[in-house]
Amino acid sequence: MAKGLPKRAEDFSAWYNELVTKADLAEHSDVRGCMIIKPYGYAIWDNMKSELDRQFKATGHQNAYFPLLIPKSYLSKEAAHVDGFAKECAVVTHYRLKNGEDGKSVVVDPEAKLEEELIIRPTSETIIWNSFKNWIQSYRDLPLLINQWANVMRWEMRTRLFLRTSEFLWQEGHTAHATKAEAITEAEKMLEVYADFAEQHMAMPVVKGWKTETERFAGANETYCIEALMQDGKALQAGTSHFLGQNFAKAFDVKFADANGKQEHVWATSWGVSTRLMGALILTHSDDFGLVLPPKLAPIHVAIVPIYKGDEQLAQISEVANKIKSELQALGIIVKFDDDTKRKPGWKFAEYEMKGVPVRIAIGPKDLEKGTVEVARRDTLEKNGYEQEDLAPKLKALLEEIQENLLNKAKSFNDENTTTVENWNEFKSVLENKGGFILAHWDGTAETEEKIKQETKATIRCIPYDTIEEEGKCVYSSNKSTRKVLFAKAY
RNA sequence: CGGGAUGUGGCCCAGUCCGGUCAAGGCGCCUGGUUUGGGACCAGGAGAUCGCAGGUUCGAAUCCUGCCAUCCCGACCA
Repeated sequence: MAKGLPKRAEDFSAWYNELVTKADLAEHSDVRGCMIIKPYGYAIWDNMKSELDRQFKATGHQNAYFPLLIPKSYLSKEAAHVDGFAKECAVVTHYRLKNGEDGKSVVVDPEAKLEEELIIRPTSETIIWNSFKNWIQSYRDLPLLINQWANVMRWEMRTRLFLRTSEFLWQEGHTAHATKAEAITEAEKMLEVYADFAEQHMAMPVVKGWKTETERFAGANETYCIEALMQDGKALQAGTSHFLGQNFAKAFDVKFADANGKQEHVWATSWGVSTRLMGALILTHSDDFGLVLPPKLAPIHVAIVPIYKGDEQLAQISEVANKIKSELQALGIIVKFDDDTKRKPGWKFAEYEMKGVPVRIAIGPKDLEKGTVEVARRDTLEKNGYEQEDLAPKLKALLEEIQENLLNKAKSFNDENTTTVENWNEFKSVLENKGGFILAHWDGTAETEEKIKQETKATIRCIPYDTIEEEGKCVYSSNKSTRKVLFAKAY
């Protein structure tokens, strides 16, 4: 592996950074904190996006688009919200440039100062609710179920490709409901959509739960989240869904007339996932040879590499390869036959491994004789001979098996790296030596949460749905606790 | 915004302390040929105002001043 990656065991962080660039997913731009998503990386995002979009529509949502720029005054209408985002907003102050005095440069024209500054959206609640005010008059207008695919900008101090960039792509759902119960149901339903997508398509198991009050979204009454465990034992928040109560309805004065003609504020939710999911996908499955992609999200399912001497042999192999290709395509499998004569097979093998292509087929002169092909699967790196006869259905089944295997592997990793602890020493020792998720009793106070964070850098990732109500003692304060919560160091 | 580091062809980087055939090497790229069952080899070729702006000097990638950008460690976050 002369041109390979740093090993995960030696430098996990360097491994991740180099993998992202070497697998041709993204690169740094000249703009601080902003990335360029390259075609191969965008193809994966596109696949995520299509599936999520399909599920949003299947659950009754419609797409719409709102402006990138938000008047500054809007942001301040919801107090908690502005507190949460103020420190990381980019601000547009002018609308014109002019030539500099040296004649070569351009400078901001001081005459062109905006009356009211515009904020580049860090999230769109405010500008969307300003519109919802006009869209909602009656209970007949509800529920209003809107989703937006957009870019947003948060001026982060430290960035990492996909995991945290200043500008990122995401979807944000914004819904309005007549009742509190209905809004809560919506927020919970969308979290289920996210969890299902993570498991079934990304092959990434997640823990569903509630955020603690301190970790809640700015302006939310309740934040639901999915938390995923990465290979290095750190947690990653993969998606959030918020019950916003009537906070935004009150801030933007969004009322509706109920069936009795009585004016009520509407109940709201918002929910989102971002290109951070790309980071989650990479950190969940990839290995020291490169990216590993679940078939359901891979831009290429099968790569065919010919091994040949001379044009004549290549022509013979191409005939077999193209036949296999069309048989696979007939089953909906995306195939690339790589007959590039400039690259040697070894180079191609390494390349498709780096890019995470789930299945690779090699066809050489020996295979022509025997009527076979060599099939290599990316997830286990196993190679096996297959008969050319009836290959397509077997590979279709293999792709399904790979998808399943990746999920199972990730599930066992999660299980092995989720530890229940009973006391503070154990907590610290597990965190330091093993990492991963830690289930422990917590007294429910923000003070304890903060102290644990300061002493160990571990935060409460969520209060999982599936921990039981039980009598217990807080792992830190020894005060009374009613259930275990999920701790981890997080991205 | 504090602490540390870096900036040299598309990429990785040597050279900076001690100014003077010094703009080196590797990868990649282009051309031709030989190759092809795990990242091929040979030959030739193109490509750099040494981050930017001043200054010192006969002479600056190298010394001085200012600026800019990026990366790492903190506080902030999906």
